[in-house]
Amino acid sequence: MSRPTIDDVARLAGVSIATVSRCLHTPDIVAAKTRERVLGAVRETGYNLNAAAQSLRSRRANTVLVVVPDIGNTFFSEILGGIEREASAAGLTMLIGNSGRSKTREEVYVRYLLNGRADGALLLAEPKARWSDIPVRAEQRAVPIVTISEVGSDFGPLTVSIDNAAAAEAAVQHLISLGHRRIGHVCGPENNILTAQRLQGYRRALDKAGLRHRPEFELPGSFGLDSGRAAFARFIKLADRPSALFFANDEMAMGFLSTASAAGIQVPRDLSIIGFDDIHFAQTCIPALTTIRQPRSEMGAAGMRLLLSVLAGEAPVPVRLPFELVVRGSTAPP
Amino acid sequence: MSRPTIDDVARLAGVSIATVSRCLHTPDIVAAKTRERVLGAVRETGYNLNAAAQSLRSRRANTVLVVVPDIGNTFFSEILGGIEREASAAGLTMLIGNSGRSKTREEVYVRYLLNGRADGALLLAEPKARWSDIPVRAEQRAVPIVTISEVGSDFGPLTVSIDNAAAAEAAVQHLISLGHRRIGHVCGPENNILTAQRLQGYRRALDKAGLRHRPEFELPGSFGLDSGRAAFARFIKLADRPSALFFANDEMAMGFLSTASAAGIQVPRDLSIIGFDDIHFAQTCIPALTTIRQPRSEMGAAGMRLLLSVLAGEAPVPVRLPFELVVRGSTAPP
DNA sequence: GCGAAGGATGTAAAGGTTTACATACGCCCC
DNA sequence: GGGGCGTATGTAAACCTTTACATCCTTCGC
Repeated sequence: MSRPTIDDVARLAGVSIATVSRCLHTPDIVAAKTRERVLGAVRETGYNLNAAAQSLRSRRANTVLVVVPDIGNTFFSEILGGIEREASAAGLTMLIGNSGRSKTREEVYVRYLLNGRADGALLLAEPKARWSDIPVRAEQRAVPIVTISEVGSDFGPLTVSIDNAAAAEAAVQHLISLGHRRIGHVCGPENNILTAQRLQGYRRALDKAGLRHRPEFELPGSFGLDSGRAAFARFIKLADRPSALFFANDEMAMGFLSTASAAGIQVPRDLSIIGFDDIHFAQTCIPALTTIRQPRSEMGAAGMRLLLSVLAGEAPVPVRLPFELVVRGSTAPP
Repeated sequence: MSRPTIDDVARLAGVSIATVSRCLHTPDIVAAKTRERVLGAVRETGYNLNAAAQSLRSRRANTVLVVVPDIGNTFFSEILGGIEREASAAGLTMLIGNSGRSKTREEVYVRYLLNGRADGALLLAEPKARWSDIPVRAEQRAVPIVTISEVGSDFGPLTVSIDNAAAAEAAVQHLISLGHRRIGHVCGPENNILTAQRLQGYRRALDKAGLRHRPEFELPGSFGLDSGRAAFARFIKLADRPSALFFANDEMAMGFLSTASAAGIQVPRDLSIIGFDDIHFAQTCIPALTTIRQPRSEMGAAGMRLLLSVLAGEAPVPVRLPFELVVRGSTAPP
């Protein structure tokens, strides 16, 4: 036996399919007695709306696309959690695309918007593909594309971010206030907007404290554990070592810390370390990691709400969320 | 201007819509010259298939539903990565549902299968809702539901798992072979199938070594960092402490380890610790965590392949993947 | 008692594909 | 030259809803 359709329900309840549809969407405009009869028939037949037919007719997929650079990474998965919460509260379905930061893969997902599979998108990384080509206002029907976290200054109003430069500055300022004068920075990957913003904040803090920039103190990195370990290898070779390091994210800090520890360097006695993000496991380091907290779950939720507001026809307002310095055990006076 | 439809393409190319459709799906049965003309028209108009119409007509959503207990948790997000890889290779779209292990939330997702939004499902947790109610073979069209990781012995052939009891046994056996005789276990959450299986493996290893069970050495837990910390509080109060602990997962082990460390207990000198899962951050502990590796990404990929094979009409074969003991620094002779 | 108004329901079209079946055409062979 | 076959394309129905518009009925005011 095939799945019941709206016709089966209508027949059983002795009404037209229009009435069935109304019972499901605008129950208050149908007479109470009829409504009961119809809903009874719905239960009896085990009827479920066909999503494809509904979306074809109503021109709404009730789905949002989320493009993640790396779905296996905690940082993003916590943002996803926030998105999911709001989406499911709004009755929307969440379609996930893993882009691996590749333009080609991203283009596949652009298509999801073009073929109506999703009503809007949330990008968790700097867009690489030409999302701008999407006919945003075809027939008054906006297809909002919200960027979360990796946001440049020219990204327009559909963005959710923290002030990365200010946050980095606060991190370095914390080290300075502890008395550090030789402060290094382990950067994020090249050509990443966050890398640039955090580096800028680092330099600004040095400037404000009248400390000079030392290019050899700016170590390359790429946000992974490995690059934290690699940074240690470079660090240990420096003739005149920094007394404190600011990492562009926690994962690198943790990679560095475990290697340093194994090599006999004691944190924070020999070296202070501060990370960025406050990921779940930052508190399990030994010592626990001082870091900048990004409200990841809230960032996801805010992005979803922003998208919903645009879908509802409201004018978008960019969201900027607060960061927070979380002082734990990995920083101390030199 | 509205989105181009298949009619627009047909008109521009001077053919019928049937031919356009054929060019897109079975290009080899249309004359080369016609095909070129049509594909040219597709490019020129910027045409994209309407997903809803296609899925309505073809009765296929080209989408798979993935139900996760906690999308923000690394353990699951790495499985998701494996699923995504295979799904996108097969041209399928991935719909994500976060169940929070709640039956009610899960029921929402059951509906996704009933209303045709997805062609099959992958469950990353022991099912709570009545997935079995889904008319699996309506009109020959199977709706496969594959369970990954949290698999009981009566779950049928649509499963991907490791042998949790054997893995737990191997972990404890490792401790025994190092010379430990007083070995404790920090359990997973109650009513979880993995908890039972790992506990069973723990006990079996003791039995085989002729060591007696000591109920006070079986500490309660719930897979979270906090419960690892709580386990430490209980551990430290024990009159006769174990010399080694087997944790039902890495996260608890890490919570325990950082607390223990802060309290001056040295691992592995004072206490050996072994975890389960080999999550990404297990290697950053100090000392690095000895653990059992589960091939999470591969588990996700295998689940997706299993689902695809059923969709292709093949008979399903349950997948059992190998685990691996990863010896690092947190275990040593007593 | 009649007309108007308003509430409840029905009718039918439209949304954009896929695909079974029909048609048209060219070609070969007897 | 006609029957038959194979290839390329067209026609039209079906997939299942939503919704504008039409219809019918009840109620109310005068």
